[in-house]
Amino acid sequence: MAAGERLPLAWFQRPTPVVARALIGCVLVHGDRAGRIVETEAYLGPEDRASHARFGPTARNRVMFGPGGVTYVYLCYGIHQMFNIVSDRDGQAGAVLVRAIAPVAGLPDDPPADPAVGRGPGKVTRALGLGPAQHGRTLDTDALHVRAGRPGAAIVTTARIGVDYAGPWARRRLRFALAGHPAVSRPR
DNA sequence: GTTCCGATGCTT
DNA sequence: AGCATCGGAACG
Repeated sequence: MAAGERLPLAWFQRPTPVVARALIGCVLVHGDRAGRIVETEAYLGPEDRASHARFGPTARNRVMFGPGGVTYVYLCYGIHQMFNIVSDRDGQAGAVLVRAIAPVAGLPDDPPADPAVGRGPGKVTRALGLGPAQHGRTLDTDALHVRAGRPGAAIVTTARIGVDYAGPWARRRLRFALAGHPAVSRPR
């Protein structure tokens, strides 16, 4: 898949950790705003004690159990919108949280882009204008889609952030980030 | 540098 | 009650 091409829905319908890693370097486009994805986390099915899918399908997480390529947006801590991309095949729950983006276009301060604008999942949605209206939509429209990045970038994997309650699952290396990128949030 | 905490509202 | 957060204040 050449850099810049729009990813087809089938691209997302692969195992969640594969999708989470492959999304690093890709560009998320929402209307006239866009950001290069530099940090993601994979959330798996009911077996993953850190995943919203751990309680089975509910009103909130229902789309996680459907086919990949659909958005999953929810409110966290009463304040922040979280933007996820559903992954894996229909019936196999999974989603990828977009935790950080590097500004590409249309962000609040254009060229001398401040990396902090897209650092952290709550900042991602603020920067791109993503919210409840974008929940449950397929990522195959002009208004909302993902474009392929260049393969071969150096990617680091770590434990996921903020899921210490999840026992052994908290230690799984399901967070992916562009090595050393200034927009990547927090630790190593 | 660290740790703590309030804001704020939906989910289980 | 418990969060897949953030920014600011307080403290070493």
